[in-house]
Amino acid sequence: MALSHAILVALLESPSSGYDLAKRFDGSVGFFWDASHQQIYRELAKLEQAHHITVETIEQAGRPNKKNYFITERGKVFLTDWMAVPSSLSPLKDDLLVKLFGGYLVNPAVILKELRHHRKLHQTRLVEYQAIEERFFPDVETLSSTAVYQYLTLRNGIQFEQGWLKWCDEAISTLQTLPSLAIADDLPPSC
Amino acid sequence: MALSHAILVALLESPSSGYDLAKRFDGSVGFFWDASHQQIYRELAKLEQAHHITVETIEQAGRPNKKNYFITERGKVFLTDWMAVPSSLSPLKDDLLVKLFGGYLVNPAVILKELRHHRKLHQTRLVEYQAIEERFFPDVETLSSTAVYQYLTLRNGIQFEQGWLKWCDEAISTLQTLPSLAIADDLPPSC
DNA sequence: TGGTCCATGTAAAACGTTACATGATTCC
DNA sequence: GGAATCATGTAACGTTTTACATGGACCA
Repeated sequence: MALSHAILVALLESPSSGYDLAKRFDGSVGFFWDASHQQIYRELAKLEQAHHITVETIEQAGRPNKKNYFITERGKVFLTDWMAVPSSLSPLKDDLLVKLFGGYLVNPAVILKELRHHRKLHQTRLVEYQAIEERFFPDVETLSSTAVYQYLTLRNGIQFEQGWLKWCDEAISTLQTLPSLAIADDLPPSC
Repeated sequence: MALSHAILVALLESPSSGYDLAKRFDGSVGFFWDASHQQIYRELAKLEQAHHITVETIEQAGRPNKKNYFITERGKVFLTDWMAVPSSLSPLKDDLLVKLFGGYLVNPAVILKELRHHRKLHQTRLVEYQAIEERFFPDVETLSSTAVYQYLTLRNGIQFEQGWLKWCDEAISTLQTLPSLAIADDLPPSC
């Protein structure tokens, strides 16, 4: 249901081709909604049928023509209506937590390795977010009303990643103090 | 792919029927992996075919028989192998952030209402988590090695909800200081 | 007598993933 | 000369969601 909304919100920010959207879903919008190019093309076709978007074909020399999509008034109404309907909490699906929940099945070193790996991934993403913050939102006081909203989604990402880092540290140090680990931590990860 | 893993991890904790699993996926395991009863029944059939689980039918008087599922040695190996393969970050899909990203389309009061609503939902869940913490993990020093892992998943939930609350507060107070809100905040939510 | 709980499932539709396909251009 | 980028898509398959279906037990 909500891929359509994510696409419309992206087109609201700026008209794009399917190809451009796919790239934007790989950063920015993609930080809170993920979608592949195949999904995007399929959904664009549907949105056009529903008159939520229109196309403008851009002829290009030496490369495939571009279909540039725009949100219509009808699309905006559709979005506006949706925004007024309360959403429930988004369900989580997290592999790492499934692993952890049954972590006693394997040597603690296996789980520790995975935790350290995830800590690094979250750290990298946090740095990425902070770079965006510095580059695009250096002066919070003077943000346009459009920018405020996008800034707040970024702040959510930063908060989220900081929380992960904090938790990873807690989990790592807790697992390290497990008595069985005095030996196990030195074993190769496959054990 | 990973619904099977989530079910196996749940069965590892304790053998259950499909019905019981569905209930467990509504709390505990469900806090980090969500699944409906239809998915669970279908996946159980597959897992049985793959010999990752076995059934034991319990005859019951006056109510439908129960199929109690157990994880097999093979199922444990399957889980163990999976735990050693690094996972990537779980992709997010969050309606609220999509709404926020395009929030400038509607009156700020609409978004503020949604933020306050979400703040309440997160607050409720945090309280729920903290109740579990107090009841089942009162003494962190003396946890069994099984319990440590489940405690850490709970701690993740607590961390996560606290992060959301903090961010909601930040977002609400940022939106409240928008100049347009001096008037807009008093309008009915449908505006 | 009406609703919720127990306990299992089927069927169709929507959504998501993986693989395949094309073809020129630009970069190394 | 090979890889990546631009730009679009199709096809097959797998997963998830939504709705439907059954039927007794128990509670208010």
